[in-house]
Amino acid sequence: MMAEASGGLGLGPGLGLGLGLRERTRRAVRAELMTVAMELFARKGYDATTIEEIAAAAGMSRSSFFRYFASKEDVVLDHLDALGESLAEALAQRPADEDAWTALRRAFDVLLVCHVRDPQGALALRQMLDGNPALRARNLEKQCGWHDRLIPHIAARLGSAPDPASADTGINARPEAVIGAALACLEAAKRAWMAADCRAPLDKVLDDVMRTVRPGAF
Amino acid sequence: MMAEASGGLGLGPGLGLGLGLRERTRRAVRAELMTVAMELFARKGYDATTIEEIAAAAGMSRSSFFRYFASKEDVVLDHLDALGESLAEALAQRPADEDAWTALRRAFDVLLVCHVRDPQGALALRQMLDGNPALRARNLEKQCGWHDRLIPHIAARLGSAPDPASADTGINARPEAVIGAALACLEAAKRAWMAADCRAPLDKVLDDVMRTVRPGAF
DNA sequence: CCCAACACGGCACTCAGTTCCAGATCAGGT
DNA sequence: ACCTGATCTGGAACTGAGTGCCGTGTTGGG
Repeated sequence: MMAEASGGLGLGPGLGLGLGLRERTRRAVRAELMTVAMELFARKGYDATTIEEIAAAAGMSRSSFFRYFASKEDVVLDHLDALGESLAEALAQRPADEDAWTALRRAFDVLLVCHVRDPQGALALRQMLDGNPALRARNLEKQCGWHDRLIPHIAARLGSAPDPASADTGINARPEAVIGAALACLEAAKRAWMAADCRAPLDKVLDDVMRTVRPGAF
Repeated sequence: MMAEASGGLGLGPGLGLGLGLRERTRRAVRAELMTVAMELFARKGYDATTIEEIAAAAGMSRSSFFRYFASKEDVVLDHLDALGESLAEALAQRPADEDAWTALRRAFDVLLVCHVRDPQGALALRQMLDGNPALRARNLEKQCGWHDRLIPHIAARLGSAPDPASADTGINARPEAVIGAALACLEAAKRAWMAADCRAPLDKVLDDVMRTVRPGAF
């Protein structure tokens, strides 16, 4: 029974590098679980798919599922953390003399490639997210997590602005606001792109939107 | 037992106007339920408070609770719908010649009064929201609901912009992006204000932030 | 080669949320 | 004053998410 659990996962040898075997298999199981779950979600819908079914389809018990994901939502949203990480990284590697707004726009390119590479998949994922209130909400929350990781980079680019309100309180909300505005542009572009069935190139829509909203201070 | 349920609510006569008695009591029960729940949440924490306890404290059964609120989260977040409504209303009543950004800033005043009137309460609510991931997520989602209700007003103010991307696809993401940016400013200001223990006047922080992020197009 | 660390299944539990039911209540018209 | 249908009520039974625990089997790595 145990042999079936690990054997059914079909994890090939030769993948993974410096990490111990234990960690490697762990990641492989996670990936397998995500794949299987996504298939079920696509076929039956998110709500109609139980964790029991996902676990069974992956050849493991319900208990074990929770050793890999803390919640059902995480199976869908986990990869967003990695996306946020790469976004922060992309932003960090923009030239130092670039203004904050342009740097953000260019960093967003990292996210756009997913939509360009697999528009149908991105669309399907998006529709699934929109279909479930809790899922949609958590998705938004994850994006706010991106927010926080970008703050230091943007704060550095904005310089120590002469903020009248911050002078006496230490408050500086500007970086957060700029990032939030940029993310709002990204979100608006994605929604519009989706509403139009991916007809227009997403990067062009984003370009237009961010040109319109670009803060006058830059 | 039944008499106890309705009698324990302490709803006095003379409140409510054109609505039928049925609807009046319904609203009173909802309000009572919210008050009682908030007290329990403040005392024991959101997660540690069960629906059973809330219902009992309000003199009714668990079943009846669900006739007034679809979920535990709604007890906390329900009032946000009303807030969004008043925000849209405030925006609609701004002078027609005012630019979109300024109109949004002024409309936000409707929301700020809550924080000015009861900073401690707003702070406590905020901290409770931040303490629970699901709650925080749903809160964000509600604010996105505001988003949609503001779109028509802002679209009108922006005018039929010559959007190169919209020419061939009908896409116009600009209003959404502008609203999103403004809401991001509001959020950033609130967070900064909270992080600083309400030391700086919130409206001043918001003024500064929205001046910084104000799109150059206006 | 061994053993501590880990993964596993299974069980029992709490709680949110849904769906039924039968009985009590009440507004409004006769 | 008395129906009557709509509405509200508590209660019971159910599903599914998420948690905690335990005994057992497996294996990576020293």
